[in-house]
Amino acid sequence: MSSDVAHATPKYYLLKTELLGLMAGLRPGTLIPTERALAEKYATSRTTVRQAISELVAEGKLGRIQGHGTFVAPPKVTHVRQLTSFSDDARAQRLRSDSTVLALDVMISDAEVSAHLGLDQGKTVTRLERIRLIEGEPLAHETAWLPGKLPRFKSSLAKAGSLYAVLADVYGIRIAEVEDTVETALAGPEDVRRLGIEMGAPLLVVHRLARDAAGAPVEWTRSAFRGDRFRFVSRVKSGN
Amino acid sequence: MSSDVAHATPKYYLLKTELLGLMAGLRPGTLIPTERALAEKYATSRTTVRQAISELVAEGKLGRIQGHGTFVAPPKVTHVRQLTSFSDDARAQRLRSDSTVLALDVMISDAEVSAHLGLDQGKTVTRLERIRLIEGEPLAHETAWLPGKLPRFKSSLAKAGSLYAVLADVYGIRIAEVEDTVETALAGPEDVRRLGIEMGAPLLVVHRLARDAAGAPVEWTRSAFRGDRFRFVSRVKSGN
DNA sequence: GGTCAACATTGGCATAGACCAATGGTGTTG
DNA sequence: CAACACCATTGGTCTATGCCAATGTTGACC
Repeated sequence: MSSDVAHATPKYYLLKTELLGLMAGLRPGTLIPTERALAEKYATSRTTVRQAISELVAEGKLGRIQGHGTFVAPPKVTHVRQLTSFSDDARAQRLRSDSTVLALDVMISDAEVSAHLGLDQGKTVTRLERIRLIEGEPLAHETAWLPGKLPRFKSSLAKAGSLYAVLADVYGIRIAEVEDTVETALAGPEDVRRLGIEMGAPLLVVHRLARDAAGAPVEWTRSAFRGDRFRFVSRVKSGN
Repeated sequence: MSSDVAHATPKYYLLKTELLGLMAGLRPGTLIPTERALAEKYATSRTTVRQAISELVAEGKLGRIQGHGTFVAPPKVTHVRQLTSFSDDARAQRLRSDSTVLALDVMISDAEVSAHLGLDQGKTVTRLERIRLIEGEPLAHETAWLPGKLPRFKSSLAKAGSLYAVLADVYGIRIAEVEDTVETALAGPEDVRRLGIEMGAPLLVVHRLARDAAGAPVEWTRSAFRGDRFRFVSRVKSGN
């Protein structure tokens, strides 16, 4: 059942298994031999070594820094996502969360944002673009669009920290339902710059549409999570 | 803000953009030029062309068949996942779903399965391993473990088709809550064989734990979905 | 007319080598 | 002793090339 598979298994994949064995028992952060050293040790080319290492990096099992070396990666962070906000979710798991605001402005909605928020194109929307950090590490790039212009939004957000807390406490908007769409994507130059990952790294791209009790769209968000460091959990109970 | 990015953008990434332009307007299935032809046209090496194409394949924008060529891929399938079963979800979207049973047996639970189902190790569990098809196309490999041994399970499943329908109608077990864990992974030789995808293709690996109204684990499932063809949607209403 | 063998085409894997870019250490210098 | 220039090391990108494996077509043969 598996011998014909073994026959067809390419060399770089065998090397991947070899490296996993080599990594076993090493603590996260430990440097493994250089690409050139591995190529010589396993009598192969650096190209083949790099293909093996690249996949292990994409899987979150190795990390690498140009000029420094390749090292065993820390385990994935599991993030429980419910009706709540990023910061609440993190706090519930005793994880230190933080966020950097890249942009907070009022703009005219484009076709995509309009469609999701159920607005006519050209309406005013508030945009909030942030980097999400867990334990000090950049984990996601997130852009949220909210219908209309929210008075004193910036100062409220600065004080409360959490978007959902501001919506509830300052504007009386309560999220009653969310719809998350999850898909895979590969990191481009923008993602590389913002998240400090490498080109082509797998991402979990989540689009969230949140509605209030009346079913009116309250928020539409695009989040790009690092697929190599992140695990997404959602709980659903009966009654939906 | 973006000029320094452009400066650092590697050639294979520029080529990716170039290919996206070339693909625009082409119908799914249309062959694009061969790797060797593209290498010559854009005055680069085949290696670089392959790196660009490989990422587009991983993103689900291109597909390729050895000995045949590289073609524009069909759009992703959106799959809504709720408390319901795979077949119910698909039917709700007017998609033709099907599944192939690879294994259906009774076995002794290992450490991992025991832990998730809340059993002592070495207990009897029923295993159901299937390939899930949408519109005739393999979309996921799925293995479900259920506690104990279910009488007349095979014939019931053959008749009903849906696992959840069998649980409800034959055994009176109603799923009250599910917890899904989503993460990215890369396809290995097994996945390649079972799903007809290529080595290193991104996967969405979902672990689902389903419980009944009393909170007792009813089913633990590992599903590997093709990340290039699949989009995962979950809806959550308030009250959770 | 159908069957099968041979062959050209196309993607898949791997090699060897070159140069660039980031990092970190070394040693000089103020 | 601190700051800085230099340099070796290491990963990042790219080239050029060869052979293998799957596919599909062509043409010989029955």
